[in-house]
Amino acid sequence: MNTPTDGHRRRQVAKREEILAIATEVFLREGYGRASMDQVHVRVGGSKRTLYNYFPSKEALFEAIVTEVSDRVLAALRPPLGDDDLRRTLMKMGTDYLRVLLSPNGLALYRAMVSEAPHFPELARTFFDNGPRRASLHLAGFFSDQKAKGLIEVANPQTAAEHFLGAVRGNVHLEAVLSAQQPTKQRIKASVRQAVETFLQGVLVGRATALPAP
Amino acid sequence: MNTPTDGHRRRQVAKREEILAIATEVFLREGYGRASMDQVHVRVGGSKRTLYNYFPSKEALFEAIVTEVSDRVLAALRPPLGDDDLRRTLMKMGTDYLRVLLSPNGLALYRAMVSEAPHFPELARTFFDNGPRRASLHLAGFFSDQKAKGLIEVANPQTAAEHFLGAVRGNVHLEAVLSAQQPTKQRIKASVRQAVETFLQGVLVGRATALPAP
DNA sequence: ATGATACGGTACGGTACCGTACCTTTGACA
DNA sequence: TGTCAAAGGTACGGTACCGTACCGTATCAT
Repeated sequence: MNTPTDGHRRRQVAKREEILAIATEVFLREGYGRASMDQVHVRVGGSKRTLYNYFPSKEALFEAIVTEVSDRVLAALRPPLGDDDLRRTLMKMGTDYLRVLLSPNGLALYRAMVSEAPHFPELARTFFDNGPRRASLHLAGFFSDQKAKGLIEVANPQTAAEHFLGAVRGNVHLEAVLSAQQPTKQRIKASVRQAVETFLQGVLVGRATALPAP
Repeated sequence: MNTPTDGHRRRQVAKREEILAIATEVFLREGYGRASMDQVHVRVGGSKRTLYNYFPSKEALFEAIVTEVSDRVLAALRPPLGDDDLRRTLMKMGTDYLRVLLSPNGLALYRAMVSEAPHFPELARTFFDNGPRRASLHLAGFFSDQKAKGLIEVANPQTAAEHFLGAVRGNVHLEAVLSAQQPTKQRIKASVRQAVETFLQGVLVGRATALPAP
């Protein structure tokens, strides 16, 4: 026969995953420019030709890494929102969102994408669509439901979702990206809590402080 | 005498500024890794030794570029806030903030800093302090005044400022950074307007829709 | 005018890196 | 057990880049 056998296929899949795992570590730690195929090759072991058999170029390897990590990491950006309690839902959404963004892979992926966006435009597009855009769309759907039920009042649920998530990112994410210093859990929780309160009630005095009667 | 004369100094200052201007263009367009001293040298003209006379290394040149551009670009992040009208002040602050962040140099500087933060930690710190941190401190001062006057109600003015600016960045900044596609002015204005309204009044129904009586 | 200093132009040392070539070894399948 | 594709091991071509060296020239103070 000419087609590879099952044993071959299994080995190939395993090898590919091994290469991808090691390359992911290298590329996310060093960034695309500073990461080298030689470094990946040394840490993988074996032949350089084998490496190039699985991934025909450095760019292709990087693209495979980004799509794989995007799928894995950003999937956590859409937790189930089956709850009708606004505060609880927003707190959960906000903390989950920050947990993903502030995770080592989340930060490294963000850095890599921001760095290489001009050179990998379609990849950056995919990242944006699968990451921030999906998260805001997800939350926007929830807002639309709440609006239909007359519980909230927003001009544009999609924009409102982007603003809430933007507020949650705030300086916390910025600082983590720039200083590689993880903020404390207390700060995260306090920040999200205040973001939720401000988002729900605003800052102007003289507004209602409780949910309207049903 | 042993000290250089005024003529020398003037020429040196001019030469230094010329190198810095060209190098800024190259480094912000290509990023630190892809930018090369040879490219800068060719575009500046003259000798390579002269280039290294003014800036002893590629890193030193990059640091000079970042500090200079930071000072110049991020100075616009603190417009005078002499106004007591909350809506007007927030609209101005938000649009000014986005204008700076979305400017070509603003985007390029952000990309460069996010990319190189792990390798230039003290530079990233300076950028953060002179940029986002200063902007939020500036706005936080305004909020503190408003709070003292009893016009707004916030748990923490500093956090509130970070949240407002984070909401203003929202997906607009993210998309611009990742897609290099400028959002329309309509979208910017609409986004800032809704961010201001949400920040002031929240999204819950049943709150006051007008400023409280003086 | 003259000496000192900076500059222009260019070549080069040393290194790192991407991707390929070549040969040997392994291991799965018939 | 024989066969053959895949993998290991290593060297290399070609290129790019940082920083230095060398040498002649121009500019400026004295």
